[in-house]
Amino acid sequence: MAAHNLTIHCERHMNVNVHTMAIKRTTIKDVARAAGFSVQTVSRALNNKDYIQKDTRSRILAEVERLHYRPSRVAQSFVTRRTYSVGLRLGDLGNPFFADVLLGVQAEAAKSDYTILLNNTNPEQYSFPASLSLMSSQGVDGLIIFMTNATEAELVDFVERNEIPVVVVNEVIDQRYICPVWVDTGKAASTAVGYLLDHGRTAVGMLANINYTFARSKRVRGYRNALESRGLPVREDWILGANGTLEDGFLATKKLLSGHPEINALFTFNDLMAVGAIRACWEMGRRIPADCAIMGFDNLPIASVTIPSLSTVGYDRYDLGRRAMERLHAMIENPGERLDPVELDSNLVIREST
Amino acid sequence: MAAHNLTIHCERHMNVNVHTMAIKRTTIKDVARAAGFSVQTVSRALNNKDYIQKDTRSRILAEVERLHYRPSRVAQSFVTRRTYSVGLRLGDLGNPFFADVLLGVQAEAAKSDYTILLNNTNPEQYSFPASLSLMSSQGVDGLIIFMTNATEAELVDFVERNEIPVVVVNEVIDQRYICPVWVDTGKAASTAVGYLLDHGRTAVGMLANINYTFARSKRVRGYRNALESRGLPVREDWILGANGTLEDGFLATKKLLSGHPEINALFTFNDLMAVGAIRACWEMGRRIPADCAIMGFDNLPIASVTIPSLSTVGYDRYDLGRRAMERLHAMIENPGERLDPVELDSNLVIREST
DNA sequence: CTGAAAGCGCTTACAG
DNA sequence: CTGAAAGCGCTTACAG
Repeated sequence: MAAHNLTIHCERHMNVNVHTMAIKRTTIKDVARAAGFSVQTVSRALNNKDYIQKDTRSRILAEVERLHYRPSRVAQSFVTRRTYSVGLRLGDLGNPFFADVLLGVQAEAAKSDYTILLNNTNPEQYSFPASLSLMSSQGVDGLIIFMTNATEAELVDFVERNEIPVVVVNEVIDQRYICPVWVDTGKAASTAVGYLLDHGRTAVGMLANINYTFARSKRVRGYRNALESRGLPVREDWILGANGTLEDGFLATKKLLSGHPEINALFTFNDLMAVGAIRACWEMGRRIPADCAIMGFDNLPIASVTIPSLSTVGYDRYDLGRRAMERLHAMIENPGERLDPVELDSNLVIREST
Repeated sequence: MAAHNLTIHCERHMNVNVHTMAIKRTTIKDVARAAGFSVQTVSRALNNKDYIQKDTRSRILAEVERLHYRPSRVAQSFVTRRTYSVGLRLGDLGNPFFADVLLGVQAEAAKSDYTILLNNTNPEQYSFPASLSLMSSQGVDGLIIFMTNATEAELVDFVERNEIPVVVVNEVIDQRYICPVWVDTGKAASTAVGYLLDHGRTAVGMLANINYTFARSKRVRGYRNALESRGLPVREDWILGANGTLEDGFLATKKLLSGHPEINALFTFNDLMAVGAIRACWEMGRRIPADCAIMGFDNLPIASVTIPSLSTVGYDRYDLGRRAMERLHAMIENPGERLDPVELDSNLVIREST
C-alpha cells in the first residue's frame, strides 16, 4: 500500500487517512470484508434483492449495523442513473399558497424516500429555462413546476431536449413527458364573478396578476365569461394588472377605485391582493361589503381572520401537491408511458366580504 | 463491440442504444474522441485548470458546444465528494417569514452554483434527526437549519457523527462544524415589551409559540426582562402558549383576554399570531390600540395592511438567509476552520396598533 | 444461492 | 503542455 493511501482504523469504526486526517467513509467493501462475503452479496442483502440465504443476510446486516455503514447515495445514483430527488419550481413563496403545495409534495415524496430540490421563482436570479437546466443538471429524476414567468414553448423545448418527466401544475399541456395536475381556475373564476353579479353587484372590477401569464389569462377569461353569459359588457378599464402581492393589491385597488368610483365589487387574482384591497377600501372610506364587495382566490388561512373575513375560491392545495408528486413518481417508474392528467375540484367560500 | 452495447448516432448528436432505445448521454469520452484529445485534457479545458494551450482549449470547447455536452454532475460529485448542494431545513412555510430567508439563501447559493435541498419542518413526516439524516445521505455539502421541534443535543450529536458543516440560524451554539447566524431576538423582545410599558401599558400579556423551544424561551426571557428591569411583577398566567399560526393567535387571544380582561397590551411571538389577535379583539369589541395594544414580531408585509396596521419587531430576513449561505459556503471551502458567528441587528417598527 | 468482472463518467496524481 | 492509469463506491449482467 502506497504511503499516501495509508489509513488507520480508530474507534467508532472510521477510517482516517493519517496524512490528510480526512475521514474515509465506510464502504461496501469494508462491510464485505468484515462479514466475509463479496460486495455484491452485501449489495443483495442491502437491497432486498432476489435469492439470498436468510442467514447470510442477517450476518451482513449485523455487520452493517456494527460499522454504521450507510451506502453512498451519490455512488448509487452514479450507477443507477436515479437520484431519488425531484426538482420543484414554485411561484413566489411569499404567498402561503405554496407552503401547502410543498407540504403535499413532501408528504408524498417521503413515502418513496424522494428528496426535493427547490428552485424558486425569482426571475432576477434564474430565467425559467435556466432554472430547469440547473435542476436537471443536478440529476433530478423529474420536475414539478408552476408556470410562473414562463412560456409553454420554453417548457416544451426543454422537455424535448432532456426527455425528463415533468408534472406541470395548473396548466394543461398535451405532450410526451408532461403530465398536468390542475384545477380549472377559469371556471372557478367565472363562478366567483357570477356570484357577485347574481347578488346585486352591477360593476365588478378585477385585479389581475402580471407574473402568471397562463393563470392570469384563464382567470380573466373566467371573468369575461361570467359577464358575457349574462349579457353584460366587459369594461377593459375595470381590469387592472399588478404583482400578486399584498402591497400591489393595496395600490392597485386605490388606483382602480379612485379612477372608477362606480365599481361596487372587486374580484382579485388571489387572496393576498384581496387583503391589500381591504385595507385600501378602509383607507378610502368604502365599507365592505356595503359599498364594495371583495372576492379573493385561494382561500388562504388569512381569509378567515381579515376584517371583514374574505369570500374566496378554495381548493385543496395540499392535495394538489400530493397528486403532483404522485403522478411524477408514476412517470419516473414507467418511463415513456403517458399518464392521464389529474383534475381537482374547486369551491366557492362565502364569508363577510361579499 | 457486443450486440447489447450497440449504439447508433442520430441527429442532434445523441447516442441511442438500438435495443433499449434509451438515450446514452454524451460523455467526456465522446468529446475527447471528437476533438482528438485525451479525456483529461478535455477535463482541463472544461474546468479552467492549470496549463493548457489556448488553441487546444478553444478547439475542445467548440466540440463541447457542437455536441451539446454537459458534464454529469453526479459523476463529478462521485469523484470530488462535493455535490454543490446544501440542505435547508426551515420552519413552517405557511409563515412568509421563511420565504424571504429562502430568497436570500438562494441568491447567495446561485453565486457559486449551489443548489438547495429543502426539507420542511413537518414533525409528522420527519423528526429533526431524521430530516438531517435524509439530507446528509443525499450528500449535501452542508446544512442551514432552523431549530424547530429540535433540541441542541440532537444537533450536536448529528454533527459529531457526520462532521458536516452546519449553519444554525437564530441559535447560538458554540461547537466545531457549527456556525451561528443570528439576531438577538431576546433583546429585541425586551425592547418591544419595554416600549409598551413605557407608553402607558400596565398589563402586558404574551402569546408564545410552543413549536420553537429556543426562540420561545428567548422571547419569553426578553418579556420577563422588560418587566423585571422596571420593577414590575411577571404574571405567569398572562403568558399563553400556542402554535405560531393565524388561527392559534386568534384563539389564544380570545382565551387570554376573556380570562384576563385587565390585559391592555399583547406581545405576540410573531406577526401571524398578531394578525389573528387583531381579529379576536375586533370580535370581542376591544378597540386597538385604545383598549388593547398589539405588538408583533417579524415585520411581515402583512403588518402594514392590517386594520389597524401592526407595530412589530423587524430585521432583514433576506440578509439573514444570505449571510447564512455565505457562512456555510465559507465553511465548506475551509473545512475544519472555525468561523465567527454573524449577528444581525433588529429594529422596532411602530405603526397603528400600539 | 454466491462471486468475479466490468463499468457508470468523471478527476487526481503521476509521467513524460 | 498533454496523456496513460487508477480509482471514486456502488450495481448489473453473467457464470458457476
